Amino acid sequence: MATGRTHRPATRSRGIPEATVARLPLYLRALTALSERSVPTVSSEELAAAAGVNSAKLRKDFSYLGSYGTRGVGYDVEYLVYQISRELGLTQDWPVVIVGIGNLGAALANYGGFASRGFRVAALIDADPAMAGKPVAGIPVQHTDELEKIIKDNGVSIGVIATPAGAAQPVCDRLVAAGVTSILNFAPTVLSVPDGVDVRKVDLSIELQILAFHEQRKAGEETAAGTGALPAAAPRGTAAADDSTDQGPDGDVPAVMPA
Amino acid sequence: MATGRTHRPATRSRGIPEATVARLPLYLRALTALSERSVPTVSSEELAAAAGVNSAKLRKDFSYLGSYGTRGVGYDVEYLVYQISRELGLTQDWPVVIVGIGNLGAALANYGGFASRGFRVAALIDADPAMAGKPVAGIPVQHTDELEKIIKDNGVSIGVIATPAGAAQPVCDRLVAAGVTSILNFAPTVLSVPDGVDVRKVDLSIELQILAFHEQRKAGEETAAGTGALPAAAPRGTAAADDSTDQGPDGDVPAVMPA
DNA sequence: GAATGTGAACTCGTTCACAGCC
DNA sequence: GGCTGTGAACGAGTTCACATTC
Repeated sequence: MATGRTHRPATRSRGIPEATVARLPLYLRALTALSERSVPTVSSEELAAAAGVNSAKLRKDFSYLGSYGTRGVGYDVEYLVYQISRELGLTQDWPVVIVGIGNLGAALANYGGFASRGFRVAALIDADPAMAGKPVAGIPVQHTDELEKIIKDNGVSIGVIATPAGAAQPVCDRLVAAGVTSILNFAPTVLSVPDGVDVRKVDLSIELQILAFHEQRKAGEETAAGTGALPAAAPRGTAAADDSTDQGPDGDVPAVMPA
Repeated sequence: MATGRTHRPATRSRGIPEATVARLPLYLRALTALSERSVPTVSSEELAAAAGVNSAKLRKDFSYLGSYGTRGVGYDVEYLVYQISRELGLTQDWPVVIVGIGNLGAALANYGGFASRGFRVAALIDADPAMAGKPVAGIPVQHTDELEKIIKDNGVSIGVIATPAGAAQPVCDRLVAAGVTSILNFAPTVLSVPDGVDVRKVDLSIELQILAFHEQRKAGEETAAGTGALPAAAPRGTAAADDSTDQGPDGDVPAVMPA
């Protein structure tokens, strides 16, 4: 997905593959759980199972970070938690703003997984004046007018967009203009941003559509399947399928589009 | 010298690459927008721009579906909308249940992107008896006890899990036992499912962590941990942890523990 | 002339298998 | 003996570039 033109030689610094980066949070979560149970060490095999990947991949991933394991023994849980956290930048505190406090925005504001990992919801922003001042997840909602000031006062570099599709691009533009350089977009629309700004998107309906595709496949080889017709017919056979891409949680991230 | 685990004869001719499947919904959305504006045809170039991919990739993707374009002209919008919808299985009606009607579950229930694409929320299910009967998005919440009955009566094959992490696996097991074969998991946990069941996961905090990784990288690139010369992007907490060295923290691990 | 469709080259990611160390 | 770390083989996905068709 070429980030713009030939700007950066890409792999310049210590290039950790993007696929590996996307799995680090997964490992971190599994490790955190082990840490809470005071497990001192894990083998790649055990940790891989807990994270839902295979062990060769995990070892390869860790090898990009350095040699943090001990042969014959495994990995020290606490140490690895720290190393991965540091690599991901979670030893810092990241102030985040959420724009668009509808159902989804509120869900995000309440989501515990943020605070526990170095993210701090610095502000909630909504365009509806009626929302202003109302507390959501204990944080008073502020009006969009304040957006630029909030970003600057709090040194916010990460913004979350949970607005309706139509509002997303303008909001995005304002966030970027105010200094935000990373955006997590929940609105079902393609955002365009200048070079140097990262966008990740999460699209709820896309995920369902991908499931539907596979579900349809499973439902049997309905050859014709033509124009219309086909009454939804509860497909619940045990079509044990051949098409196993491994099992379980495929290491597939919901699409990235750095721009 | 067989490699050992040859499951199936390479790729079936019908096999559409997973990466392509993941982009079809993107194309579909762009096409739907064009369709609403009554645009009759698009070139791969235009459509690619609207979907946020490059045109070579788009053409390659479409080539897996068949030859639906016209050289020298482009693609017929309506026709392509139909073909992609059919390929994704969206010409059918997919009843879906959402389990866990907290903030997120409610957001999902209200999300318009589902209904508009062949997904119908057949039921909302929650473990809290106090929720039972309360309407969310116009649909009365039902108690978990009813889960199996609901799945069977409605022929549901796709389930959405929006419960807390601890409840996810048991709910998953029940869904699968009742006949669900595709699961969209929002709970921050790895689900294990039998062969033949697809799981996709959406993890909000993982996405943020990936952004943090890149954000940290940007900050280290510009200034060498200098005088906070960054635009507005200077995160809190002093950039002590630059990735220049990976010296062992020998004992004092700055635990980044969740609450 | 214009734009699709696609082999071929290339890049990225995964898996294998085993050397190296505890 | 057990487990990590990693080069090498393999496979998936992307990009190139051009023959092909309208």
